[in-house]
Amino acid sequence: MATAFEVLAEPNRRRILDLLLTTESPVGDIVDAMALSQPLVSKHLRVLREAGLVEARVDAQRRIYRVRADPLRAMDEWLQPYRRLWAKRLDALAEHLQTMEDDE
Amino acid sequence: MATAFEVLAEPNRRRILDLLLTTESPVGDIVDAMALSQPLVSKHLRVLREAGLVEARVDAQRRIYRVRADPLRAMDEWLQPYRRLWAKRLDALAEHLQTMEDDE
DNA sequence: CAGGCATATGCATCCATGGTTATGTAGAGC
DNA sequence: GCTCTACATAACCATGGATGCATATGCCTG
Repeated sequence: MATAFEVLAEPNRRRILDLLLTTESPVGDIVDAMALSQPLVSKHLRVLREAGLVEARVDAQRRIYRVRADPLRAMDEWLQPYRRLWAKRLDALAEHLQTMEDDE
Repeated sequence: MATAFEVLAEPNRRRILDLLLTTESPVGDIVDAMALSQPLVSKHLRVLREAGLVEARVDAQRRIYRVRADPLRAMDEWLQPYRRLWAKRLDALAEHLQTMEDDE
């Protein structure tokens, strides 16, 4: 199964997730917001679903999609050690700028 | 320019970054660790470089690469609102564990 | 010159994305 | 029961891009 990294490399899928972050919504609303064909949106939703990033609830003829953030935790954990790096860089910002000046 | 999302969709590039997280290193070391051809590694390094995720320092005939985490901040910020979603679940879990303790 | 690396070229392959069209299916409403 | 809505899915096509391989070359520096 695809990792969150691979699935979210696609800008449209990130947009879909961002949409669902505000409100859970049926496929039709997503289609309207994305300006993509319904089959294509369903295709993206399927990829997101199979990666566990969204889940669907049945409401009459509609499927209401909402975010499932669990797979993002793996991404977050991968990110963890790097987070310290930019924290360090903030501390050394003045020094870094000085170095850049010296390079010129 | 490619976003960190797109660049890091590639497993080998994530591995390279993880390697450089431990120690900055010349290309040769990366080639050995990755079991990929030198041109291919250089190609990946170029993609990482153009995304600002690594930077090279010249040391004699060698180029020492190291991580630059700055572009990961954008990824981290995108992740931010989703973090609360699993935080909610964590809160629920903590509460649950507390309940279990209380039961003892 | 030899070592270390970037870059180019050419090639094969595969996958992803997008489009369209059609069909299946489940429920809503008449 | 019939039709409409909402969606999933399939099948096709076209295209672009990514990855990998191999080979060659250029460049810089010890």
